[in-house]
Amino acid sequence: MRNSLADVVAAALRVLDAQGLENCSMRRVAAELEVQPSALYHHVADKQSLLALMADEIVRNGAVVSRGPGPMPAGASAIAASAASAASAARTICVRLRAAMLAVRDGADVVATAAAFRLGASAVEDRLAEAVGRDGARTLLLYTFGQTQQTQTHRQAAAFGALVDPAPRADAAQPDGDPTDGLDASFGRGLDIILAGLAASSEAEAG
Amino acid sequence: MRNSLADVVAAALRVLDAQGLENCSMRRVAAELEVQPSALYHHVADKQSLLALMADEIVRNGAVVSRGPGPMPAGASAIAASAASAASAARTICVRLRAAMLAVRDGADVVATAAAFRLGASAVEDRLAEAVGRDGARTLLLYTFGQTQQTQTHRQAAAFGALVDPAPRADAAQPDGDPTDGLDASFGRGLDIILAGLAASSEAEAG
DNA sequence: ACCTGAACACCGTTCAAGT
DNA sequence: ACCTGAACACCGTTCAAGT
Repeated sequence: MRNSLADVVAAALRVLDAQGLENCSMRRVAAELEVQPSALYHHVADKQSLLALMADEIVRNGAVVSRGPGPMPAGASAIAASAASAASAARTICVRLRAAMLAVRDGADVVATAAAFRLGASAVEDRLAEAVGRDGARTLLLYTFGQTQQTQTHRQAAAFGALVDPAPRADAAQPDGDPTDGLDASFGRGLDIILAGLAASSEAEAG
Repeated sequence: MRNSLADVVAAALRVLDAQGLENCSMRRVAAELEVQPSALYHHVADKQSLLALMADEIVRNGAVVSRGPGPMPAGASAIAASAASAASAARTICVRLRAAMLAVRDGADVVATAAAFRLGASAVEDRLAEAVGRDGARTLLLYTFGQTQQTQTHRQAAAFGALVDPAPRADAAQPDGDPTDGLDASFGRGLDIILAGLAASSEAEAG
């Protein structure tokens, strides 16, 4: 036995992190394993399947799916208190998911693209739905994907800019409204907006 | 004079709509214009620039940027009424943007990717920000992109499935929780959640 | 079960040269 | 200003064949 599927996924993630999604070709992954490109097709049906496996691994490394305090209490008692704890559970999941995606180069793109084919069937969405319902889970997840892709793109552009122009002037720090990593804070505020909306909806429902 | 930049962008959009993003290569766009691939580089620096121009065109076709009733009143009077109209203005923009992206094959991918490089500098975001502020605009936009990509991916998968298995059984209509175009309704509910959150935040601010 | 070697039908981009 | 022709360094995927 030479390489396992797990070896292939691990090699692919190494290539992704080192070279970026654009350069994460089947041929390069094969080279990373010191194997012919055609050998990969013994482990994986096509490139898309490999990307899906990579996405799973990225999310799993974030431990986003690790169990919390168990399923939410289903009874109607103490709605306010349990709503607050549901919101904070949901918040934690989103923050962790974002961190996991940011941890590997182009991670947000990989996860968001792979997730598109299976939303409604992911463990993360299930855990979120326990806390805030199906619509809330979807809204939070889509926002988290989008904002994280955004953040990652900006960071890479900034890193590239730093290479291109390694002498930034002090007075040009924030050219147009957006501090370079206002994006982290902005994520939190967006999350708060959505969670506030969810709270408002469920209050309305509970009358 | 043979082809203009506008001709190139138009041809690219024809190819995109007919063949999808995956097959929208420089070489195919050139073929659509009956020109050598290298000719495109007279009009456009590289493929990415062309995609950005295509994204602009897609959004513009949705008339998302057409002016509304003018900038919001800045005074603090009649907050409740103007907040409601701001929310409905924002809602309209998001719904139109979504429709514009859905109108061309893979439109959401093209727009979302191009937008990633310029968020904070787009006309759509500016118009949204007038209605609901910077954080609200970003949150709405990211959600709209994500949800629309989702919708488009599912539709294409469904269309493909229909080709593969053209005899769907009546009792298999909704295999797992999600009606095929619950996605349209789901979009509206997510929007409502975010708008409710924005209303809650601005009430809190206004004391 | 896992891999090689060779091939097929593609890519984006550059560059000298034409009109 | 706009285009051709040829080239360079790549792609994903298939398939017969080896061990």
